[in-house]
Amino acid sequence: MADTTKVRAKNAYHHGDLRQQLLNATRQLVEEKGPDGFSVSEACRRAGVSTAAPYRHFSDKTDMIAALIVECMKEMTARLIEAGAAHPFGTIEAIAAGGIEYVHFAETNPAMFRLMFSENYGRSEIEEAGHDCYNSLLLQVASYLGKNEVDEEVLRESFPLWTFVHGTSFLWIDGKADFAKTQQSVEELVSEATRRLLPQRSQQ
Amino acid sequence: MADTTKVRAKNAYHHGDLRQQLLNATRQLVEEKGPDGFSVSEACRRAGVSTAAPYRHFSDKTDMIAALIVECMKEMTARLIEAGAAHPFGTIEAIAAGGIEYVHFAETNPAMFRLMFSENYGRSEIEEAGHDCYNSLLLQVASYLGKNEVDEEVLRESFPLWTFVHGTSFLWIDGKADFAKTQQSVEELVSEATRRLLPQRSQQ
DNA sequence: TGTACATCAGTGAACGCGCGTTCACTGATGTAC
DNA sequence: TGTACATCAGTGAACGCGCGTTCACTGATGTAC
Repeated sequence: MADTTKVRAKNAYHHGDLRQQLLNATRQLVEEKGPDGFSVSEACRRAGVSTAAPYRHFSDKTDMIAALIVECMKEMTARLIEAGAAHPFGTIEAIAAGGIEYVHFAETNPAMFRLMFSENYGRSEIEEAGHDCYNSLLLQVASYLGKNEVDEEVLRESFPLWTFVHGTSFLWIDGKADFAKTQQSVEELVSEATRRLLPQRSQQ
Repeated sequence: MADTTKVRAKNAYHHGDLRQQLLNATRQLVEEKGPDGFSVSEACRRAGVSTAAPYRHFSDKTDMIAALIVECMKEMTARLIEAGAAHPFGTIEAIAAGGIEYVHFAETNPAMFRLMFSENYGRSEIEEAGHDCYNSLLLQVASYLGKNEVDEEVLRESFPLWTFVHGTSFLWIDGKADFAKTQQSVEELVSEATRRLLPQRSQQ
């Protein structure tokens, strides 16, 4: 009994997890109210904490969003790598699977996806997280092209693939796919485009 | 003299152009401060008018942005058609030229471009303007495929092209092209992708 | 093990700010006779 | 052409609101002796 009370008190006061809880609340808020529907005050209300509390963990509002963006970027990277890993490394299937997962992430977190690509506030952490993410594609494409390093050709062949799934993501979450009356699924669309965009490989 | 004063007075009071001036001010504001940096108050300040004035022309803030989005959509459509018209109708060159112009529009009006594709507030006018725009591509692709109507195949072959230039636009205005270290120009990127994405045509 | 004290992570009240919108108003314009 | 009047398109003051941030504070925790 005494113990339980102690733990509760601990949780309520120095719960040590407020930073993460604020990020969670913010993320929830963003998804509910759109990329700009977020406010520090509302996030505090959701986390059950005074509006001054976040300033123990973040220097200001921008710092809070930036931290959230980095978190999502890392989550996305992990998902892309995992999706690609379901197929032999460096195959069209692996590359397409990453692209499909990219669109799925956007579908699942539309407002966060927009936020991630709206501004990076000049934050190097966000840029780094972005590079890590893109790198998962570059390595697959390098392997597909039979190279063991990322050279100019790898960069040139990879960018259109990114561009394509990025555009698909935005149009998809905008509801423009219905708009365009395409009957295809994301899977078909991305697989087919990946096949067409990549140069033929002489020998499988 | 008396005349000049009269004209000035007329301009200052019932100038009959306030609606357009407010849209211009808003557009300027959006480009300066980002898709959400816009406020009715600031637009009024720029147009040299009281904050109550807009309510003679728009029912509310949303109505104002929606009108602006429609205006930009139409401008974009005109530009795409014009760009395509520099080449024989229904050729890869015409299609690519439209795509390149799409990216150029985004480059020139990055914040408006984001706004145009962020939400349509359930406005049918915006959706219609969007359809008109997309239609300029559909007609070119139909012609490329040797058809005189927009059927399922035309839709299927067009959507990836839109997707691609849409993604290119976003990555470009995000500065992600430098990020991806591609040396290619928009022109090269879009032309090459258009060629790869479209099915080969048996006979020119 | 017990005590003193520094530090840490919250509270809650307050602030100034710019916003969207409303209101009663007023002066200019267009129209009917 | 002149006059009376309805309408139109503005003004400017005011409102309530939620926001981001600061402040002095307080209670819980960890540590040294």
